[in-house]
Amino acid sequence: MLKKPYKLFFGTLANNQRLEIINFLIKSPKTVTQICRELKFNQTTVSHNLNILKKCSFVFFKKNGKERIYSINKDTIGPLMKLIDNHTEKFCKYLCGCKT
Amino acid sequence: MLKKPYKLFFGTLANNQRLEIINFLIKSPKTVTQICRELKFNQTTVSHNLNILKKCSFVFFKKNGKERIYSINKDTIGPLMKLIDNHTEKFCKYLCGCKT
DNA sequence: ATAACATATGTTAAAAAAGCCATATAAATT
DNA sequence: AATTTATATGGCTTTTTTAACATATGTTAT
Repeated sequence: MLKKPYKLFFGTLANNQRLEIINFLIKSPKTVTQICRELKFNQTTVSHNLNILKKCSFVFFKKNGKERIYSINKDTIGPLMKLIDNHTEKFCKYLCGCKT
Repeated sequence: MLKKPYKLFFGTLANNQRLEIINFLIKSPKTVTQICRELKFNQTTVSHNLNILKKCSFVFFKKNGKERIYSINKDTIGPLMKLIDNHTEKFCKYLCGCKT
């Protein structure tokens, strides 16, 4: 096991704003402005966090004029979240905050 | 997607000492003393980190006299690490620190 | 009962990460 | 070419996390 990338990847996901952005992008690709407006987040913070997510390839983007349309890496994020959900269901049912 | 548990789980894994402990326990169950001796970690820090890992059910333990034998939750950790490895291989080959 | 060993817990200083402000860049519009 | 709109970057303060120290608890042996 390599130490560095694991820390980087899990650290990138260990942030509520980034998790909310991920959750929002799962539905469909969005521009930075859409993310800020819908989630009521500061634009500069969102840009910083998208950059952090992008560095780990958890999100991608394509340019569209002056906009950037960010999309999620479903190949990774889908199974990853499912895995954690399964884990929670199996092992953490009674952990505070883990119940639906 | 629930915000709280994701943050908790990823935050728990976003720490080098905890990742090293996980990597060490993958091989076989170990006592706290064995972990400290082999990995050259401070005992109190290890106990704290084992406690954090235990809260998320990433590790379990059973008592054996005055010892505690910690083991890993392979059901979760195995697939989880494999998933990140696949992601790294596919998307992050050229990211600094990700090459074997 | 005391000592010795294994592990846990409370507290705290230092390090790391988060998030915001000011500002920069880049593209489109006037 | 100046203005507006969209997004990114740098610097700085606040918050969170880390990891160590001191100490407590629990278990076995003498």
